[in-house]
Amino acid sequence: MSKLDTLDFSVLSLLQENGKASYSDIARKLSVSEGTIRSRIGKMVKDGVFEFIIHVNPNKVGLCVQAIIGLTTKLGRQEEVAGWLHQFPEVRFVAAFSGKHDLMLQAYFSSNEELVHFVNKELAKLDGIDTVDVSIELKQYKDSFSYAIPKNSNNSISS
Amino acid sequence: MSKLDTLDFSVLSLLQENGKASYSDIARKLSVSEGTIRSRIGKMVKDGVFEFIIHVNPNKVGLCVQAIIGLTTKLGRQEEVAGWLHQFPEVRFVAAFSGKHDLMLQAYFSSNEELVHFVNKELAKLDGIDTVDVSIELKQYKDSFSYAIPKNSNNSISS
DNA sequence: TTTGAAAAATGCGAAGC
DNA sequence: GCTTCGCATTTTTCAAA
Repeated sequence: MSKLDTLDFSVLSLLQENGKASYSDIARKLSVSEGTIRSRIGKMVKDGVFEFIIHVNPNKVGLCVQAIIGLTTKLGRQEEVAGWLHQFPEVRFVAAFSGKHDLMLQAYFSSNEELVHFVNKELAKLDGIDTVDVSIELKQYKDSFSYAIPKNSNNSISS
Repeated sequence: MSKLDTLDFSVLSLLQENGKASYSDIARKLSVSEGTIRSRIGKMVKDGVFEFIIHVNPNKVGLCVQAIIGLTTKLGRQEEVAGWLHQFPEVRFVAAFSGKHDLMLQAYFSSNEELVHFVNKELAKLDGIDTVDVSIELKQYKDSFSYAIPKNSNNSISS
């Protein structure tokens, strides 16, 4: 697992603009051979630097209710609760946090009923949970995946 | 803008497994022609159902500090604040919510100093903001983009 | 590691069903 | 709207610098 160099960052930048850019395209823009781009991308993907994915617009597939849920958990049971939450397909994101809530999660539902069911039936099953704070998304302003990449950073950091 | 049918959902499902699957691959797996897959994908992308992107692992590019920040805003100034936040490359996600915070945002920084600067200098400039609640991510358990797609939903919904 | 060239596979546009 | 059919482009492999 080595550091990323300038070329790697240029590749990332072009791929952030267009996730479907071809190796050849990128190679032409960066004035290197297609094989170089392919090997750089292959290495980065293998090392977990990035992955090729599709981002589905939840609203377009009927997931109209989006929520961020903050939890406090009983001492020593956070991992257990997080592991349980991990398994729900409705749950897109779970992490432990400092601050008011031990755990926060982001989840998508197709209706308010499903959200209520998730909170009152599924979460209620877990007695490691102390409190639940549900925030329902009213209007989205930004949901970007092309965040700023610090080009001068030390990138020998692992996941 | 028409509904998605079973074939569209199957395509989405395969692309969620592998964002780099070729038209031909998908066509073979679903027993239709490559041209059909190509036109379905083209239509869905045009309609904003999904997009091809790369997902960069923030930790691998030096963005080691991840935060969720909850804000309360002065009455009537939420849009203005959200619009301002939108412009920061550090800010990945912003949305208005019901619940304790009017706005919540997710942001990535390369150091605690940068987070502190963002909160104390940048956010402080906005007098539309009343309160700020910063939660720092300690451990991530899930960050998925292959969320469950309800196959039986009514999908004439727009963004 | 990067490059170049040949072979295989994929993507693309157009025509016909 | 789906398929087939050429042709352009891309991807893949591999040998060599």
